[in-house]
Amino acid sequence: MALWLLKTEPDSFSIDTLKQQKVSCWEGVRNYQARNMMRDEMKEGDFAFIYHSSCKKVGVVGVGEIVKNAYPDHFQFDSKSPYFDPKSQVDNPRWFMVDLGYQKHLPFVSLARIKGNPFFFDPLMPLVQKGNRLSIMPVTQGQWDEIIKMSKWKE
DNA sequence: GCCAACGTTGGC
DNA sequence: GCCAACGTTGGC
Repeated sequence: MALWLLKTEPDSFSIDTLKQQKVSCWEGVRNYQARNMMRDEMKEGDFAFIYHSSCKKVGVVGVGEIVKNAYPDHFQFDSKSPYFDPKSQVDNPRWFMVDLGYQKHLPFVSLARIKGNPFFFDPLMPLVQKGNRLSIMPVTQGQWDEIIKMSKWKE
């Protein structure tokens, strides 16, 4: 079983939306590095931190579970979708998505707190790297446990 | 809203 | 295949 961190912009899709829907497809990944990890390594039964980005409260907000392995993201063929990719062909899709199930909310762990914890700098977690734009990244067991631990601390 | 960092595109 | 220009991401 692998562990992941998935970024989402809560203004368009938040952990609360996921909770309501229980399961949602994770569409719109349009970065090759992220796609490759999702398509080739992410598997049903893996867990993922849900992370809110580009918003007022940036950080880890909860946990989800991969409930379906990667399959073609149909929004790439929908000319009305912001995720439309005119260069992608139906018989050779370029972009993929997984299905994510809601597991639980966590007490908020801000990016600022994560950056303030030396644990995440050796080895370096991509999340704390300046300029990192990966929307999907692997998380080690140690990093996972540390963030869970931090969610139980008082701020 | 600013801007640094990074990915993508396209001319050559 | 290089690299400048451009677009996007995302923290602050």
